[in-house]
Amino acid sequence: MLLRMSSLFLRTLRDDPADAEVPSHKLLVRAGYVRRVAPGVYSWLPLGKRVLENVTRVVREEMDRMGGQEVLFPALLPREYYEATGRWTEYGDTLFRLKDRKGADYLLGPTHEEMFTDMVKGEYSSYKDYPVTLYQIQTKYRDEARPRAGILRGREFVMKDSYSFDLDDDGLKRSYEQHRETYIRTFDRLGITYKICFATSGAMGGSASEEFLAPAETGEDTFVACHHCGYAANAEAVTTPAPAAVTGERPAQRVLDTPDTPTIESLVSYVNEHHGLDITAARTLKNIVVKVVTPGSDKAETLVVGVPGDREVDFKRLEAALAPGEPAIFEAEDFAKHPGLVRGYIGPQVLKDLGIRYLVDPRVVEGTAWVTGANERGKHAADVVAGRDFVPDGTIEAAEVREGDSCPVCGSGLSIDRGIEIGHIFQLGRKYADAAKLDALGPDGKPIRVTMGSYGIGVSRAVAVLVEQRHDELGLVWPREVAPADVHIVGTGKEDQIEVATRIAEELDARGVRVLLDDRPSVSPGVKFKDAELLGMPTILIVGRGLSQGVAELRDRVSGAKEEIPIGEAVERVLAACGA
RNA sequence: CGGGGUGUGGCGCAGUUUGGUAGCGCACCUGCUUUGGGAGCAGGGGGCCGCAGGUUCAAAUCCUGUCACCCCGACCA
Repeated sequence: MLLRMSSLFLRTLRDDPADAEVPSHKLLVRAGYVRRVAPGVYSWLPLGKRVLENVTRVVREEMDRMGGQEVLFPALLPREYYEATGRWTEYGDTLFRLKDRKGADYLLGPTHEEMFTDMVKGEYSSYKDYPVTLYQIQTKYRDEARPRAGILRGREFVMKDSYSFDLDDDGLKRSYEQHRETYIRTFDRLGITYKICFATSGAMGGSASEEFLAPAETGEDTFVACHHCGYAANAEAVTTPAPAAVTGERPAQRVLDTPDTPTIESLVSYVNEHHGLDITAARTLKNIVVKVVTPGSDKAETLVVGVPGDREVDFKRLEAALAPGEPAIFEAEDFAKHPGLVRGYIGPQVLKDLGIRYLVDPRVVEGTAWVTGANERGKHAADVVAGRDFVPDGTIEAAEVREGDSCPVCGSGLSIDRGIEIGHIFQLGRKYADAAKLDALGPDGKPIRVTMGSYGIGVSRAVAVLVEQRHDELGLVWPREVAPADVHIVGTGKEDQIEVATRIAEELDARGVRVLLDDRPSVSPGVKFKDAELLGMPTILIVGRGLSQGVAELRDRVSGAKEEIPIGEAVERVLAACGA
């Protein structure tokens, strides 16, 4: 392959685009890899298209190696498939909907569980046919509330999604493990660094679930990792180790006057100053009220969540914990309807009588004593003991996670980082098989309900993630496997230099090296160097002023190392650099 | 949906306060010079100033409305 920049459809930009915030967005646009067409919708130009194609190729090869079989569904789908599972309505505004000329409803597929399930149901009917794994690499459409960060989170994106169909739970587990191994191989080949994190399965239902998160400052997900035992989890899925129950006599609870202390800080300083206590916020029990709506029902349940006062409630964790229920903030008008709940002074002592469900942080174990609201304006209660003065209805993971929190496995301190979700594997179970009545006829003539796994890789997102993880101040830096070319050969200025550069390029091309050749006439060397750095090929060969002394310059884009080499050895040296 | 901001050649921006008929850098075209770090000189092409209405002799600029987009939070590969 030999791409000549004299004719390559490419224009690099000197300035960052004004609407770009994250490095991948800025650089991919500046380097002429992508162009924006609409919010969250991008075109791929020749170099970008090659990277996307390379990522796709790696994903496909690894899926095939695993034994997955590739299919392709339409992106344009009729409503009926999504009616059966209720997602036509459940998916909400995120679904791109459209009508055909007859007024029939269609959608642009955001994901294809229904299609895969239906296809298998249509073709297979015997237990002898299973297990089977199908996948596709498809353009998906989600009308995100807020697309952002360029390619990282678009409304149109390329995703590999696969589904395993098994007859029993052990089979599903095997399929899941196979995918896990395949994802490890895939991301290793792509050169993406990642962390496999326990995850919540969210709205999809199902049980075991892990996310492949690529650590990046610009990531939208927060995950914790334990450097002692290797535990890693999405912040939403982190479990809090419960301390041992406290036994022994505790003084009876007592009510304290605490005028004008609606916040935890004001409460702590007031009781320490005026009531002779010596507590920190961690000894207070903060109770927040939410209303929870379960999809399909329009009635909202009032729920109180208790967390140690030194921690905020993490709304994402709360949502994950309550899924599929959807929590909403308890507004002033809601408080008006519940006179028993005194805003700022809520305590759990009365919730049972009010008939309100009460869930607490796992740290609130039996026997622990708390300073909490007394359900009366300006009053708090001290020595309120869990299990004695109130009995929670259960625990909930809603408190924020902090750097240094205890690892649920080994107890060491956890670290916290940001990451980008590039892959998600999970055991779906029988939700979609149930909806589609997907059965296999067993050896005994009885139907067996099939169990499914669902697995995704963000293919176009992986391109952006590679940039997030590997760029430098000069521009893009591609790993060889996905780079648009192995080597960027720069012929500076003078005709004979370009001529020699071209000859070397042609020879490398003949020997199977993918070459990008800067043979543009009358473009100054500075511009060519800047472009070579911006475009990010892993190896750069410069045929320039050294030519008269018979030398060229070989550069490594990653390390920045430069070396003068005899021009006669250029071909072999590039081949060696490319690992050929 | 809540908050903040911006709409002016392909890209990045100034001009708007105080109305006078549109400018700068990059990119592009022509010529000459230059050729190892985003070259120089000269000449040139390209803009319904987001859209609609209004005020005015005159609107990018003032008024009203509207649309779009971007950024920060709630959702996801």
